[in-house]
Amino acid sequence: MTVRTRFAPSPTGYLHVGGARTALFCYLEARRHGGQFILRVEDTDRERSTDAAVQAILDGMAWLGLSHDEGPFFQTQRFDRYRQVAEEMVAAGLAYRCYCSKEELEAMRSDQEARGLKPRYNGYWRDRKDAPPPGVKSVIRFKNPAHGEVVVDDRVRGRVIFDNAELDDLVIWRSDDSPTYNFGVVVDDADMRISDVIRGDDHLNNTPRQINIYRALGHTPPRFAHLPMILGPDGAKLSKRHGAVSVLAYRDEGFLPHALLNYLVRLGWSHGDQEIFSMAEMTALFSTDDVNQSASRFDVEKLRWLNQHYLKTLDPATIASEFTWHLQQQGIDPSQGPASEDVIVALRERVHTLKEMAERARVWFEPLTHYDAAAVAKHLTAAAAAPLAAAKAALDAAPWTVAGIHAALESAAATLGIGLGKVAQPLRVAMTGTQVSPSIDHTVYLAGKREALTRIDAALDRIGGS
RNA sequence: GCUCCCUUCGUCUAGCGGUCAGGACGUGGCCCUCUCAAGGCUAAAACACGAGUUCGAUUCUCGUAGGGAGCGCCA
Repeated sequence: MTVRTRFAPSPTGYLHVGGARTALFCYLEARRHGGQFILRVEDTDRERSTDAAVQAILDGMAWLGLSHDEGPFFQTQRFDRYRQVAEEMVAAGLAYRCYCSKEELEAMRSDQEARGLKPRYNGYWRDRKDAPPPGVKSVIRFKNPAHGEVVVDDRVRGRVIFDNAELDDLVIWRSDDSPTYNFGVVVDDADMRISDVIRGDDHLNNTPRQINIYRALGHTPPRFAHLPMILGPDGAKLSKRHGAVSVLAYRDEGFLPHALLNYLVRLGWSHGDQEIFSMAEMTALFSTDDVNQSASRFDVEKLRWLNQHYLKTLDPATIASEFTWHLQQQGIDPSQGPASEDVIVALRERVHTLKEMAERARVWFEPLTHYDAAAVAKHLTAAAAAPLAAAKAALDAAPWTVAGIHAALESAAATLGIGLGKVAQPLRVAMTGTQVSPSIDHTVYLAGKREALTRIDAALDRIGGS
């Protein structure tokens, strides 16, 4: 049987990291087995679904590179199909019309809760042959089996058994003429021949109801795998309160899509002690058998470490375009300064995100106007004049490469009989106005020869003028 | 309240009856060093609790406690 998985978000908000991990696992499972990954938008709730959210989800998936083989399908475009199935079920006696008002259901619930029972529909219209009350719009309810149990052989939870007595007759068709979630998924998963349903474990309790519907419809249920939740750093449900939850927010914060993917794949899944996975490794190694059962917390620090790992190890050319995007986000014109690849090489061991990198890169793309007072006080002193002058002379004659600059500065220091640090620190302040920057050779190199010499003169002027 | 799920260092996890309970992030220390980093070495740090099964439980079973999910004409 070919493996077919689907990611089925409801477009009521952005693609968040929990959804992204579910999508990733579905994607990997399909790829691993040479099957298909299907994207389906569950927008039956017209009140809360928005086009903007649909677009945000599509954008998020695209940014992550989780490409689907079929879809996106939209449930709102399949209403005729759901209606047809629902009507057939009524005709076949598998479902029935219920005329209870919301007030009646409300009363039923509060009464049951008062008696310490689980609130459930009591089946009032299940076998009633009365004429329906006039003027009341009906819903259609599924005739859930009253007895017996439903066994879910979940691929990550193991065998979970539910008693049918705990389940009630759920609504499958609303009075406003639209299908409900638990009905739509079953019809779709059956029609789309989904072999493996991989989703968050908040759906585990829905599974027995869905299995009963599959059976009623004469279908064999798919295999299920319920993933543990991803919680916030404090162990509470992940929400905006925890900072970024939207996948695109991570892009804006300067994370590489693969770093996020690598981070997410290790939340709930592992392959021995391995932490770093290429997409090829993920697809080759992923298995629901290795998914664990306990919820995990989202730890940005580890994500940052992974992001830096990829910044350091990827070919600079492959991240150059994302980097220049971040420069532009910060109002920096990438065309006016050093080559992006050179900047990346100089900064990638010093930052964790592309956003930080862009912030730190500004000094080489714009004129130097601000000098940190403490840096000036400490390093642009009379004692720095000679080293700076020597550096200037040496640089003027040096081939403009990182190695050439390095050699020139070393010999300038040697000639003066001082350590490189005595030259580098004043020079660093001259180049950047601060005491912190990449190694001095890179720092000078990125400024460009003309600008580097100009900045030395400016520093010399400051020393002379003070 | 009822049903279901979960429980190894602060965090992510390995473990699938006998291990000095391993790795990673983070944290501390040392080394390296032109600043900051990166890197190397190193340290501290965990089996929620109680019964049972067993020669032997982190591992299997059952309780307890704690956490989570569901109980909608939301998905």
